[in-house]
Amino acid sequence: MPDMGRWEPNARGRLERAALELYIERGYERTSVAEIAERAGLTERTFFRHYADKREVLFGGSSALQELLVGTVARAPEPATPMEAVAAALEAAAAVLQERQEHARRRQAVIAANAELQERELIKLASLSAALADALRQRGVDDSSASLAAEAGIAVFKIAFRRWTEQAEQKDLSQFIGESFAGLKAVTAGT
Amino acid sequence: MPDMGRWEPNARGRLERAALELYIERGYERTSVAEIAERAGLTERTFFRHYADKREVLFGGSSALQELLVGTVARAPEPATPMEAVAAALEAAAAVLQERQEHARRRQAVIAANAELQERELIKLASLSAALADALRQRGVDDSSASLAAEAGIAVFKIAFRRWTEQAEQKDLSQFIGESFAGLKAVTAGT
DNA sequence: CAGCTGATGTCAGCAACTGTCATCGGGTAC
DNA sequence: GTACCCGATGACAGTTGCTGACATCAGCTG
Repeated sequence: MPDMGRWEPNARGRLERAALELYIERGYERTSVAEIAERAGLTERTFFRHYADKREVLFGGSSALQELLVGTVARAPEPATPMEAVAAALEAAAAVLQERQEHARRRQAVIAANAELQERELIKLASLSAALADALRQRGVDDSSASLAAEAGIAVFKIAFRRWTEQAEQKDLSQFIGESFAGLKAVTAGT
Repeated sequence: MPDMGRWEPNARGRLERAALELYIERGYERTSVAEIAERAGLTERTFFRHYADKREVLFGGSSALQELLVGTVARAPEPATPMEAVAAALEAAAAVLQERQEHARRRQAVIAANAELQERELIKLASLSAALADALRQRGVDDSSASLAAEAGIAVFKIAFRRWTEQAEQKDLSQFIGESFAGLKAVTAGT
């Protein structure tokens, strides 16, 4: 791809695509930022203007996901319990992810192969949890319940998402989330 | 501390102590590995022989904690439910941490001030969760329940631990864990 | 006392990331 | 239409985390 020109549009999109391709082709560790930038028709310095580090380029969508979760909790009907509001938010996220399933699988395979990327994913999930808890408090839920419902919801999501990406069949993420919620309820009931 | 000599004992202990001191004094980011090594009477290269990276030096005790959790789950009485086994494990961990409370507080303040360290802590907690789930499966718990009980337990621990380190009074970590378990049960019940 | 072994020191080097300044393209004012 | 302005990019030097390769040293073993 010679000479993309300095002002080609969608620099971020090109960087994200180039990075995912290279991480799949040669692995995360054996890919240098200079290579990503080159494939995107940009320089290394410009990469770091768009993304704080080499990991972040795989998580461009996480802020949108966070907004979706927070918005769904905020707009949950009044009588909903904290866990119901969280469940609704996860269902909304599941619907979005269900679309780009193949992209999600590829991306997850890259993350599963590298510890640094797993760390970044975990802190993104922690950020989602914190945002969910905030949204719940906004609804008048007490501090402790808000944190617990948010953490429990994210735990459910983690497990459901893993099963979804690892499955051979074609069950919906939404189903896995439902099953995991039921499992959590069962496991916490008899304590 | 001039000329510690090449063969002073307890190199790891000296490195951990020096690192924590410097992270407190000047912050994690403004501390170089060379400085840590110097204060410990060693070289930078030797630091990296003991710890994989600059973060890991703060997490030397995590493998012992993991063994404690796994061992407690394994030795839990036969009729214990998954969550009861997990709760017993967390209580055992709490007893250990309750001892070095001041050290835990200092350490946590450093971690709270830096995102890289938070990432590392999160992956350590994820590792604890995976180990707990394994120990539960060893007891015959089904896959899904094992993962869910482990994740829920770690979520409870995270929240209890945070409250414990932030409190002004002197309530025991064990109490916070009990309260958080009760809160989780309440929040998951009415879904 | 000679040799072996494991821990440490020394040195060179790569890649991630940052600060600084120059440069360019596209829009705006007049 | 020309001059100007501004945000995005390039160019380049520098720091630091981290690694590989080889030398060196203390203590043990025979």
